[in-house]
Amino acid sequence: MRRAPTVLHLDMDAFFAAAEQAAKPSLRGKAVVVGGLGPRGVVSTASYEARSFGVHSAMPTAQARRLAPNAAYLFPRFTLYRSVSEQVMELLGALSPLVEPLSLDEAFVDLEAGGVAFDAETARAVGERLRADIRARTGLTGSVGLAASKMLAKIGSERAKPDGLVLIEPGTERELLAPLSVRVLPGIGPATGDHLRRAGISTIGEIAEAGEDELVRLLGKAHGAGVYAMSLAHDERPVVAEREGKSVSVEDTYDLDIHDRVRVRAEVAALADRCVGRLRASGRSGRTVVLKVRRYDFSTLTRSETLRAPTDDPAVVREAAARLLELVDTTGGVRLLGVGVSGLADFTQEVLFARTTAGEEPLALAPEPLRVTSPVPVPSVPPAPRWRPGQDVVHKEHGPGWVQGSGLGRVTVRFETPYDERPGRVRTFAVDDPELGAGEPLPLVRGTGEGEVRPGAAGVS
DNA sequence: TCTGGGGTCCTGTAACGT
DNA sequence: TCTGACGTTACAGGACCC
Repeated sequence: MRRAPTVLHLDMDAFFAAAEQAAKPSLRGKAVVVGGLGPRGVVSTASYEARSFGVHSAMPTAQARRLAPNAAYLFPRFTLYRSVSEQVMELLGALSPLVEPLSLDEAFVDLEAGGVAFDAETARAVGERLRADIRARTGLTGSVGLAASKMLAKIGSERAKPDGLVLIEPGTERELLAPLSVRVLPGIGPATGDHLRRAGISTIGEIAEAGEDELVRLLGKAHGAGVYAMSLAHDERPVVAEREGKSVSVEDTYDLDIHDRVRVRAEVAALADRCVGRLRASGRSGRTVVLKVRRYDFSTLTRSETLRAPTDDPAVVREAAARLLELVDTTGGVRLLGVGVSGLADFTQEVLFARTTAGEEPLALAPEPLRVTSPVPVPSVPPAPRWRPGQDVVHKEHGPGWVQGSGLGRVTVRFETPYDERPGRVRTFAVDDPELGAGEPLPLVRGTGEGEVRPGAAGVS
């Protein structure tokens, strides 16, 4: 273990919801819930105002609506979150070459490797300046944890929330951990938490007292030893930059269970195509195709097939997924279907073609039984609703705004931008109003977007 | 009330090669 | 040829994370 608190964990506060509040002045200080809005949606992020009603991440949206009927319910806008995330990661990159992003809104930074901090004082100063920079650059707040290890830095940022900084002094770790719930430790979720509780262990101190042998007996070798080490604040995991993805998958939960086998096949084919689209976009190919089926009763099963060679051919993945589907019984209905590819390799089909067209042998990598591709039934994809709550729009006359709601052939738009001090005006249009079109997210802070053209920028007058 | 979507890692079992 | 030890893969499921 290092002796100085030079691992930094950054966690943006209520990230998606805070970004929406920054983008939409009328929502500032209000309960905002971002997530799936369909009958089977769940909450991704709730603003702190919404949390005061008991709404939290992973809660079914239907339940959230009962708790906070007057909150704003918005679809996630990942393009916006990604661009804000890039700005934040850029600030982290300026601190150290060792930055490990965990998600769009969270990352570890090794401050020692960056040479920017070597003791508690300097680390704290770096953390506070980072928080100020993030606020200036993005308009959002983030919480920082500083400690001698990843686990403790993360616990620190959790305790710092919202909009704070907590530094855990080396030497104080064990007494800090002892009274905390076992659920605080990474890797202890609901199932393991219950398991330990039934064994009479509910705090981290009790894990430490129980001893390693007991933990291994309860949780198995790898998990038990890991959890025991964590309870003693032993965490040597290094901050690791750029980890390559190991799988790519796509899944859909349907508003209503699908019973029609023909429709199930069509959906699986469409998912396979989407999955390959993402695979290709990442410039990779994969060898194992996985089909996931969640049935009407929420029982989930997966079937997989490993090909002779990696592929990024949509027909090959589609056919493998179709074969796998024939192994599963879907009578009773399915609520979710998914298709994934793992065993990723770093080359694409294009590279192979390039070699063959250059006159070389195709490396015996011809993808699996290249049978004649049976025509894929055209998937009966229900037309996506044109206007989704939260979506950016532009009106020829009124300018940029966002969809508040739609229905009965009408769409209600609020015209405001992140730079307005006050809520904007609301207007209602026919859903097919020709003056109204989809818009792009605006940077939350003027002039900080990465190269996108902003209204009023050069040349537009 | 009824449970998303994108992942990672671990475990137990079976199959297979040496 | 049979048996066993052992390592590696493939596969299915489950826990966990954000």
